[in-house]
Amino acid sequence: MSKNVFVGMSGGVDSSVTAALLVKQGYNVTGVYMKNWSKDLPGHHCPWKEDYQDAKRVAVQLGIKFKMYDFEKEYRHKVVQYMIDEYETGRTPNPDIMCNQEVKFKLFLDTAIEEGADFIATGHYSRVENGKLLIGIDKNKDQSYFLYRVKKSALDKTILPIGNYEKPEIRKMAKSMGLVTAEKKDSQGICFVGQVGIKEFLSQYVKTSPGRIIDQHGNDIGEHEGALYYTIGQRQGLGVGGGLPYYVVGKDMKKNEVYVSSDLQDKRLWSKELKLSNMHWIGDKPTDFKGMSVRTRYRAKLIPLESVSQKNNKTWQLSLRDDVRAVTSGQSAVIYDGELVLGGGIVV
RNA sequence: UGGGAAGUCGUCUAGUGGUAGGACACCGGGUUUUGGUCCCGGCAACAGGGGUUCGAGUCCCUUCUUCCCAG
Repeated sequence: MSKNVFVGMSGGVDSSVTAALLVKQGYNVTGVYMKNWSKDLPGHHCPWKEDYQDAKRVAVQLGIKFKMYDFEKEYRHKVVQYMIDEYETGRTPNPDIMCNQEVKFKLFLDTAIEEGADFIATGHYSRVENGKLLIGIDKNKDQSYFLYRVKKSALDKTILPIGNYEKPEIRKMAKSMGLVTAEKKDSQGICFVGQVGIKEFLSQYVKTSPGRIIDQHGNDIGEHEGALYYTIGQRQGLGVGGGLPYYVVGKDMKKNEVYVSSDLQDKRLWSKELKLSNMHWIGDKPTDFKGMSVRTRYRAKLIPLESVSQKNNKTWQLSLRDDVRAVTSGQSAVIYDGELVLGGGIVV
């Protein structure tokens, strides 16, 4: 009796090939389109219907069962609301990490299991081996960063088939199998919501007012549209020109002020020490961090850790070997031991 | 409105007689399952009016505007 696998199919190439590989491997595969967002936003059409149809077409091509799970309500609560709340307090959240934690590897998993699945699968470029999360073979596409908050119990039920391949191979396989999504452009932007600018998205849900932009000398150099829209390291969107580019180096939500600097060496732009909260370890809490490293954003290079210490129940402190640019509160720092993802936390 | 200085793309600025270049911003594209970064391309100016000159952003006159020092 072959095992039942429910594959999250987004209508993109990666999840299409994921499903195809599982079929080849002899699993009894069911494709599932998760409908997490369907609302159009000003100037942007939500592509959920097209994506759904692409996923469905691939399912038909592969001859697998196909269904849709409607998680809109939960996604709105667990992901979108979280995102809005974080921005309102001045942080810069990573909604896709929350989406994986709460929706794909919890809600989807639970629902699938309830409906008879033995495993779930997704099109992430990462690997699961013996309940451990590893980076993808394609180091350039490795998406383990987005998965560090997934529980071990969920990983035990998870298959990530394309983590063993390089992206170009996936494209090639899709083409040779004649999948309709073979040439489809990779999706970007907030998971499910589409390539809506974050500002346009947030502006639908929060109210903001203009405030001052202050440079490194304390000069008022312009007006912004609301401090919450800006994030550390940001250059575009300030509307302030002249000479060198300005980067956001800080903000004060109470005063509604955004601080910028045209000095790339500005201390506020670089961090060697990170304070993390909401730590999550996939396996046991590590006791020794020798030789381990940390990643502070997707696709960024790993920085060796000098030391890691737990300050109290909530806070951990990491010392890095090198300075990292634009570490931002609300973003995630993920700790790696070579290819192994140990866990991580949210930057305070 | 007394004296001085200055007015070049939205902004900062190069260019002191031969038909205006760069940077930033902005717009578009590329990279990217977060924000952001980064890469490529594009848009765009000589404050107005007179002169001198074969030819003026560059010299002269004038108007306007701004800044500084004096009030």
